[in-house]
Amino acid sequence: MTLKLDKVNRGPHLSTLVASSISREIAQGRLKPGDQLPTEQALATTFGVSRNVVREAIARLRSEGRIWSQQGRGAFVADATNATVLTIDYETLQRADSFRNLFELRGMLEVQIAALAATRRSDADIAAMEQALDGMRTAPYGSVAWLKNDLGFHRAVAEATQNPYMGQFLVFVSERVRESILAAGNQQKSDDMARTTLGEHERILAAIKAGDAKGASAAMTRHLAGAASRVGLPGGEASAKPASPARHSRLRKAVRGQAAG
Amino acid sequence: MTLKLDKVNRGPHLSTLVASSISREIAQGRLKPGDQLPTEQALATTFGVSRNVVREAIARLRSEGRIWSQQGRGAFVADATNATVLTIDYETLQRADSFRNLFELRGMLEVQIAALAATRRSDADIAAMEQALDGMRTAPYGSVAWLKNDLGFHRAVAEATQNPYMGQFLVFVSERVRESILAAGNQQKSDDMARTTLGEHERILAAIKAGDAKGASAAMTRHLAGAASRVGLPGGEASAKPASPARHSRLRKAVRGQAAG
DNA sequence: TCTTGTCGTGTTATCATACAACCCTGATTT
DNA sequence: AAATCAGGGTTGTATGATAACACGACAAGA
Repeated sequence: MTLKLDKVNRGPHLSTLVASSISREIAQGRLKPGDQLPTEQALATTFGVSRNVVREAIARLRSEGRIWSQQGRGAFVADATNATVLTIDYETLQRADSFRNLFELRGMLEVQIAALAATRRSDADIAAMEQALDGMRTAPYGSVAWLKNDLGFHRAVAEATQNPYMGQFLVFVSERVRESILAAGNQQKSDDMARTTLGEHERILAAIKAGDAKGASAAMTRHLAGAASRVGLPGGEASAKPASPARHSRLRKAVRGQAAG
Repeated sequence: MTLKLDKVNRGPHLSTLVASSISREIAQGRLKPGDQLPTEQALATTFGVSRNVVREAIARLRSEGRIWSQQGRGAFVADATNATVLTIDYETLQRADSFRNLFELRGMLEVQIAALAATRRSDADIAAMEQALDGMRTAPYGSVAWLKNDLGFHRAVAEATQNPYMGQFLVFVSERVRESILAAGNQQKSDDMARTTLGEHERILAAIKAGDAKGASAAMTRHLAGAASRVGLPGGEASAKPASPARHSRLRKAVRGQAAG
């Protein structure tokens, strides 16, 4: 068996550490928009790394839109709204309330998307959904293939809106939700869950096939409620009530250990 | 008269060009997930740059989750779902249908957010919305200050959901919509528009203040329909109520045509 | 005084080279 | 046959040097 070390072994790179450090300075307000960063040489000496490493870190921050630099002048902190990418960093994903909030956002998207898909779906979209459903039927619940087809179904629904951004956003949020589930580590499997989940998906597909927008969003709502309960979210206070959300840094080590084992 | 030079100072950085080039190879499927990239030395010679530049490009792609690398082995293309950032590049923003699609996505978010905000808003949230509205009243329509307060209002609504991701996503999408409008370049101003827009915002605020979720989303729907028409987008179909089942489509080349003029 | 041209300094952008850490393979040894 | 180890190849990091650019100081000319 190939052990799947996820992306948990992230960033032994020095440039990653430097970038995170600068990024934190910005996030916590010690570096305000418009401020000039120290020179690369200064940063290199203060961090105790080579200037090359600093440059890689700066290249990264620049690509994220957090800073901008000009030859001969220096590097400056950019306005917050200039961020050209939307990113959710790994640390905040670990927080227990992140999971709930991401799930809520995903639900908001999915329900609307389902309704829109019901009015715009093409035959090819329907076929893609059915194919994903078939893939789920033949794969064991919770397996990699199952998850892949599950995501594929939802992506097919999103693409049926004929709006490419819907799929892009939904997949992004869904992947973060999945990572958050992995971080929490509370997934139990049962054949019962497989049947229930499949049934929920089939009802969604039927409504979309029939062009029933209201029915599709209702079915999606039920599916999300079911999914929430399956991961222990809604009434089951398992992870819904975090005691102190600020102190979860220990969790990261736990995940790493789990991945290694 | 201040001449308006846009942000046309596109990355003269070599690393940006290299990163874009590799990124395009991945996006267009010539490099599939799991494939190994050429060595840094090979890339440096083929691109005609130093290995340092290649490393900056790779650092950037790695931070975006597009590739991963391991010391001693090489760099490999990551799975598409591993992308840790959501990005909408500048080129696709120029396309005429991008505008409509982004606006639709934004509307989907806003309507739901308004409803949620109505049930969760705190007094501080209300105060933030009122402050933004005041700012809009004193600024000329379409000015920088006006736009800033407009965005501030919507952000305040999003933050009233007590879900930080709502604000993050909404601001991101709204900024892309704004850029798209700028790219199209079709904004006409009138005092009439200012009054109308303000009225729409006030109705939203009133509904949220009253805790009326249905009213808030209805008011937001009206506002979005109005905003759509003000920027020359036909039909305020951005809400959850899909009207015509059949052929949507055929977007407006008019938007782009106006941009040229 | 005001303008203009020049120069020097500081900073980023890029290049080139070298070494360390690490992976993989294959021959060698046990 | 299995373990060990040497070698080459690749990424990670360090270091120094050069080019391109910005900015202020300063002197020359009007």
